[in-house]
Amino acid sequence: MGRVFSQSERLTDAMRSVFVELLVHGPMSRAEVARRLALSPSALTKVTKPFIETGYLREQLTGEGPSTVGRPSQPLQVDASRMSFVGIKLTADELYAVRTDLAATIQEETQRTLIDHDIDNVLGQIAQTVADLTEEDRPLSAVGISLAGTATPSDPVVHTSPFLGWSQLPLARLVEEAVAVPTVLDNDVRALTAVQQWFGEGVGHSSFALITVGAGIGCGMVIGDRLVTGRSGATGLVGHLAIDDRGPMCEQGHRGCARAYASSPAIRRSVATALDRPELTFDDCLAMARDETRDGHPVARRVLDEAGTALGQIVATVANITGPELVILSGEAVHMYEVCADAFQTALARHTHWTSTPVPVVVKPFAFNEWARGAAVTALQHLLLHR
Amino acid sequence: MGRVFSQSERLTDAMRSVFVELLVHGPMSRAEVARRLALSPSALTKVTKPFIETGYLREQLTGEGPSTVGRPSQPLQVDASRMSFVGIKLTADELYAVRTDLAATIQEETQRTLIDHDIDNVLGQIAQTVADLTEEDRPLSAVGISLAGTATPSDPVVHTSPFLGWSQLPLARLVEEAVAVPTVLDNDVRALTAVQQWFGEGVGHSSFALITVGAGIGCGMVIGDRLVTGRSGATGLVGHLAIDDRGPMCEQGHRGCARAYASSPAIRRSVATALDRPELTFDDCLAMARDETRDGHPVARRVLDEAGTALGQIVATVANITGPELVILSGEAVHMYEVCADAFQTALARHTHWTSTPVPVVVKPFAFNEWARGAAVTALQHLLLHR
DNA sequence: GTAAGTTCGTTCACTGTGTCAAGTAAATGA
DNA sequence: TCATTTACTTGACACAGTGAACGAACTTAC
Repeated sequence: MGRVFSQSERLTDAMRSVFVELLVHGPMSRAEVARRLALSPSALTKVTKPFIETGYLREQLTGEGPSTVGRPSQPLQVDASRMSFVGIKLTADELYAVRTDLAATIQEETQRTLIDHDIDNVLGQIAQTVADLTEEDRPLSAVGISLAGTATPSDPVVHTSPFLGWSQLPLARLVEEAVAVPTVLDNDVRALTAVQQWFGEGVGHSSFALITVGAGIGCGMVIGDRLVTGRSGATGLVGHLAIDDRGPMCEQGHRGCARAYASSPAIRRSVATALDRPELTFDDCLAMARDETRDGHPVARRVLDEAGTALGQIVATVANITGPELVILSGEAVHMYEVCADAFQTALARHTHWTSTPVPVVVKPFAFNEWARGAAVTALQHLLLHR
Repeated sequence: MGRVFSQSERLTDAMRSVFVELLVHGPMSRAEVARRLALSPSALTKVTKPFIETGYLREQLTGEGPSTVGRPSQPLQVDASRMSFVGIKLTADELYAVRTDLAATIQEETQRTLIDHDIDNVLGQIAQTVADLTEEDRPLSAVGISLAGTATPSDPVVHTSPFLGWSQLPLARLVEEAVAVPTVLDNDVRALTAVQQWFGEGVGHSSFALITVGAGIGCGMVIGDRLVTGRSGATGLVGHLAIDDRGPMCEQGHRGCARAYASSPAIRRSVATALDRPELTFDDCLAMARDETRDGHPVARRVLDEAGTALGQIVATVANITGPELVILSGEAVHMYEVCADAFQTALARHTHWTSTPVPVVVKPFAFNEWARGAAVTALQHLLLHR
């Protein structure tokens, strides 16, 4: 009992892939799994047995499915409650955390304001958060931490974090020592991409790109069923893509830079400045652009059209270069999409290479705890794939 | 004898990976291969034996290497002459072909002008070319065909070829029937990328991008040791990347388009038009820009600076998005690099995301038969990996 | 209501790939 | 000379996954 995922017992390739297949592609009969993974039926009996004995897999009550010929199948389902993960997203001044089960469903969440950026204090706050989220009788399987920057699970060191003021900090190891649970560190956008890959819109696609809009613009990619991790963790750096050379300017002094057009602070600033109304919020701007009575306020309308155009060009550029099956649009500010959909689609079509059809785009609503959930999924993936 | 690569005997994973390791990473001792592939030493004795017996691997005379402690190693080398491949590159009016050995060394080459685009005639010319290149006593192992477009080895159909006027043509199957040798079809840029991956600058890198300049601008990518094949074969479409919105125009009506700045016909046209000298060739333009006596002809100088700037921006964009370890610059017109290196490097640095360092760039001189060689390597890779 | 057909899942003997442990080979260095 | 180091080989063995035969549980045809 309980020895299947213990560190002593090593999973075979077949066991791992069968379990992941069932976790990601929902309840499925042994026969179905065997077909999808090109395994023999007998292998499935053998491989699933220990999982069922230890409770990680359960045989579903035979569903009242559409009756077919032959013996009805016996769907297998992962018991998501058998494991818990904590995911933590670090920002400059906050710490967002969630506890999820094996299916990445959020069970509990917290938030904490960082006292300061002193490492020991942050470690203390992380340890406290993990302790608070851990249930009495159910030990954590792994902890995931995500932040902006170039960390990767294989090089779990914060090399330089401008906003936290750290450099060369082996954060994963320090947290692991503090909480005594295996800990994985990864870039925040890549963590979000992992969520989409296993539990979101990316399921069933061997390649897709995730574009996030919010305080900045991010991009994560899955190519050939694998999450892309570039040279020293640097991938998807679309935030400063040159849209034109006359537009608004970003903090780095780039004229017509993507984030100067399409990030939520830039949008807010453009409208507020043009109207000399510094109190306007981002959502105010969206409301003004949406305003039906006069076809939208002209300033907000223009700014959002330009934002949509920039986003469309970003998506087209990423799609032209990497050729994903799908692009997922998400992030704290995705709800701006409905206000600039026309401009977006026009720009997407315009910048898509003429020999291709525009890539399918899915808009994925964003909840504020998705970042932390991403960290949890990173931990989960790491545990299931690399242990 | 000779049964190792016969279609009846299937290679095990270990055999395949050992053979490819030795082919790609040069002569190596068994012990070294074992370490690199995480296999046991005994596995290497066992796996190597049939290859040596059949002559695909040879034990090298113990090299006079720097003497070390312990028993000297016995380097193993692939006998490249044991297999032959024919690679064919199709363009609108020519057919370029080479025969290579297992190490992708060109043994013989031909060129043929296409009579017309009638499929039977083209098939006839291909069959004749293959027959001409085949040696009496050494049968071909595979034939590779490459052309511009969206074909891939897994979907070996020419869906639409604007310049050849074909659509939905199962070219690989037809050629295979005509020449009675396994045939692989792939996109031309991806084929070139395959050459770099196994026999060029990409060796030893798990990710890199290849940017080609010539009649157009192409881009092939290896990510996580795998050649990227996008949605229906469409990847690396950087030719129409928007550089600015005021520059020269391409055939698709894009202002400031990458190929309107940096393709060799566009460069030639810009200089020729500005000077009203239609007879100027591309190489004339390079010579004028290089002209030491007056720091280069001002028109040619300016056009090439702008071309270099565009190229730098393309490379930076690709690198920002996919994060390759290396970028290889090649194509029929790469020799223009030396004339615009400064502008290129400036633009590369300028457009590289500020959190990264510019990606290392290698310039790879190009011979006209590299395209056909690429086709041969595609066939070779397919034979070794997917059989 | 029975038989035939179909698909799902299990059992058990077996194949075959790669490992482990032990031993041999060939050099250096003291 | 002998210890030490590294390379390679050999043969017994472990064990993951397969194949074939079989039992289970349903639908459909007559």
